[in-house]
Formats: sequence, C-alpha cells, structure tokens
Amino acid sequence: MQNALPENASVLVIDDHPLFRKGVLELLASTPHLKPAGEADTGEKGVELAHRLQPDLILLDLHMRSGQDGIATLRKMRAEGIEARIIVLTVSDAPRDLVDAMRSGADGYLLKDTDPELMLHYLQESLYGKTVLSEGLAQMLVSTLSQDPGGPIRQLADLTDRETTILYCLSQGLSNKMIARELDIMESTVKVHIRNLLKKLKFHSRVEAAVWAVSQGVSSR
Amino acid sequence: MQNALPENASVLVIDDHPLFRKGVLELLASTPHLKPAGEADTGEKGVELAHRLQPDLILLDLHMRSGQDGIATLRKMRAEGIEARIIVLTVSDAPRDLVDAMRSGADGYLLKDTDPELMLHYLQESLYGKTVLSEGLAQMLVSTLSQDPGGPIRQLADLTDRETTILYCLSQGLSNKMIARELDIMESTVKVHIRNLLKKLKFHSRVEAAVWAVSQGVSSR
DNA sequence: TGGTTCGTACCTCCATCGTGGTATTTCACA
DNA sequence: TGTGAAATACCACGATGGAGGTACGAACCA
Repeated sequence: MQNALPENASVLVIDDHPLFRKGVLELLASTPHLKPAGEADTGEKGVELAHRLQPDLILLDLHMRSGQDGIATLRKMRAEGIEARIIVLTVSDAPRDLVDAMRSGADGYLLKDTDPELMLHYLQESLYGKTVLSEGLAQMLVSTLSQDPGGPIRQLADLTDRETTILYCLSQGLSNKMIARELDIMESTVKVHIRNLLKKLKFHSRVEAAVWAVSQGVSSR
Repeated sequence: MQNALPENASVLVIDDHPLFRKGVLELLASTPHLKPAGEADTGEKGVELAHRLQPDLILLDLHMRSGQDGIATLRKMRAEGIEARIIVLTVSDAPRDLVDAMRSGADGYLLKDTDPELMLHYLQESLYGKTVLSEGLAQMLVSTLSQDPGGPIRQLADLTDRETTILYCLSQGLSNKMIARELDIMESTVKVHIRNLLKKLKFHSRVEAAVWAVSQGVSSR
C-alpha cells in the first residue's frame, strides 16, 4: 500500500454478476487515471488473478453465489501477502458485514448503489491511502457499537457443525421434537445441543437465537 | 404484448444501482435488435418514464432503497394500463419475491447474475411473448408450491395495532414476562394477544412468528 | 339502543422448553 | 497411548408457553 500509484492504477474486479462487472469496467475504462486489469467471477479465480496481474486496486464483491465468499477471499489474499488496496463493493449495509470486511483487511467498503462519480472519487482516495466508507456507514458502525457497549460479541464460528445445523433449524422455527425428527436423533440430544449453543452465544432463549440466526443468514452445514 | 416488436425494441431500465444500469444499458446498446429507451433510479420516475417513452420492454429492479419498491411499481404500471413487457431483474431468488412478481403482472423474472448473452436471449424470448424465468427458478417455484399446497398467505394487515406491537416484541426475542413489563400490562394479557396473532397468522409457535416477523421487517406501531 | 371489535384480566391444563446432572462412543491430536 | 472435544443418550425438575374458557369496560357504528 505504501507504493500505491495514483497515476494510471490498474484495477481488478471480482464479482459474480457479469452485468455489474461490465458497468464497473466500463466506468474504469472511461477514466484517465484508472485502467481495468482484469475480472473474475469467483473468489478463487480472483485470488489467482491478483497474484498474476499484481493490480494496484481490487474491487471485491461480498456475497458471491458459488465458491468462497468475499470475506474468505479477502482473508486468503491478505494471508498470501497481496498488498493491493482492496475495496469491498456490496449491496449489504449490515453492520456485521462491514465489521467483518474491515477486520479481514479491507481498505474500504462501498455500496453498489453509489453514484459512479462518487465511486471514482472514493477509488482515488483509496489509492492515496485513505480508508473509504460509503456515506452513513461510518456513523452506523459507531452507533451500532455504542448502542451495545461491551455487549457480547456473538460468533457463529464458536459453534460446532452440529450446533450450527441445529441453530439453522431454530431459525426455521422448528420445535425440539421437529428438529429431532429432522435430524433423526433423540429430542434429549437436541436439547443438549441447544443448551450448549445458547450458552456459547449468550442467549437466554431459543427465540433470541432464532432471530439472531436469521439476521446472520445462518445456513445448514 | 400482442403488438411486441422483436425488431429494434426499446427498453427502459429501472434500478437504483447506477453501475448496474450502466452495465445493462451498455449491453443493450451493443445489441442490434434492442435499443435503450431510458433509465430511472426510482419506481416513481420509472412509472413516469414508462408513460412518456412507451417502451416495448421494461427491466425492473425489485428491491430499491428509496421510494416504492419493485412490486409496488409493477402493480402501479399494470393498474395504469402500461402494456409493455415487464421483466423483473433482481438478486433475490426468494420464492416469495418470485411469486409476488408474477402475480403482480411481470412477464419474466431474471437474476442479476445471469450471463449477458443468456440475458439477451431471454429478452428476445420475452419480446416474442414468452414468459422467461432464470434457470432453476421454475423448478424452485413448483417445489415450493407443491411442498405447501395452498399454503397460508400471512398478512400483517390482519393484525390489530396491539398484536403488531407484540409481534414486534416477539421478533426482538422477548419472553412474555419481558413483553408484559415492556408494555406495562399483565403477562396473561400478553398471552391472549400472542394466542390471537398466532391463530390469525396460522403459526404454531412464537418462534415461527418471530422469524417471520424479522423477515417481514415488522416494526412497532 | 344494540351489536361489534379491541384491549384488558383471570382461570385451568398440559406440552414444551431450559437447566442441572451423568454416561458412552468416536475421533483427532499430541 | 492417553487426552480432550464432539455427538449421542437418558433422567429429573422447575419455568415458560400455548389452548381453552369467561368476563368487563371503552370505543365505535348502525
């Protein structure tokens, strides 16, 4: 990042939506100081291209249908020593996504509905070393954190596979009996898993866990 | 629809993402038989433009941040006699969105991550009068319907103000005791409201109601 | 005036849930 | 080879939730 070149910087676009890539690439192509370096429709290809093309800037989609998602891709890149500026480009304004992205080494977080002119401005700012966030996100982040001072930080990662599966069932509104039937185990076992996941996630009831799971988009493993 | 012109058809794009509009419009511009008629970033402007430009085909985003959303826009257009082919273009593969769109008068439902070539193919098919659905959606729709034949149509509107308030509390994961404290009424009264709303919405438990409420974005009245 | 809806409150009864244990098997890892 | 984590299963008990009922006052409307 220390050697970012604001003049004629190359940009790699990683997004699984061909039409959106098209829009971004055209925008880049029509701009003097930026040039499209390449595009990828999955995280895996993106990492590979990042190594090969050594772009100055990487635009990365968060939620991609196939293969690893944006966060995993981002972590992989940083782990493998890629030092390009990386800006997450997404439709999600969920605090969780923003926090995850910034913690995983993103240099910016922009919403896809950003005006193209503003987007270009952000990209330039980023190449100069600034951290860029779409309007309102910084404030949202602050208010989210300040609303819940020292509140528990719940982490899906703390759960075992089985607990995650059962949390998913909870988020579908299933009763213990139904979960037991679904997974073909005893209801007593279901209770044990629920007890453990409630403890880990610091919830007081299945309802709290269920609505949280929905907001996290928990899926079965 | 009966007078669709597959040759040199004009297309209106309604989407609140500038870059995505850019991608779509460029795709259209580079295609012989289609020409961009205009673009709008809100449903309201879209309806207005649809009247003024009389396009042959309208591409409509479902979830737009500001103003009326895609479904409302679609219904308004049909109600006001707009006969253009209307294809919903969205990231959502939720059965509910698909069903709502088709019931509201859409002629097609395509996912935004569709390959551009395939997208063009679909647009042509639509102009010839065919109903177009992205791959897998038709099957998903069928399986959804067959899983749940004549399944209940839940309507927030059926609830009284008090029930809505309590449903909101449920969606926050509160227990009956907590709801009673929050609203300063007896726990027994809370139970009555919950019983009534469960009955109206045809749910079997508070958890089902809570996760549904979250997905509906229920807010307190 | 009478009928209806809504919100409130109380009651009982039984199912479900949550918490506290203990115990066994399997599997990976040191 | 032992150790620990994970998943399974069972028991018991108290708390919570859901279904059924009745009742009363306020607001509204015909």
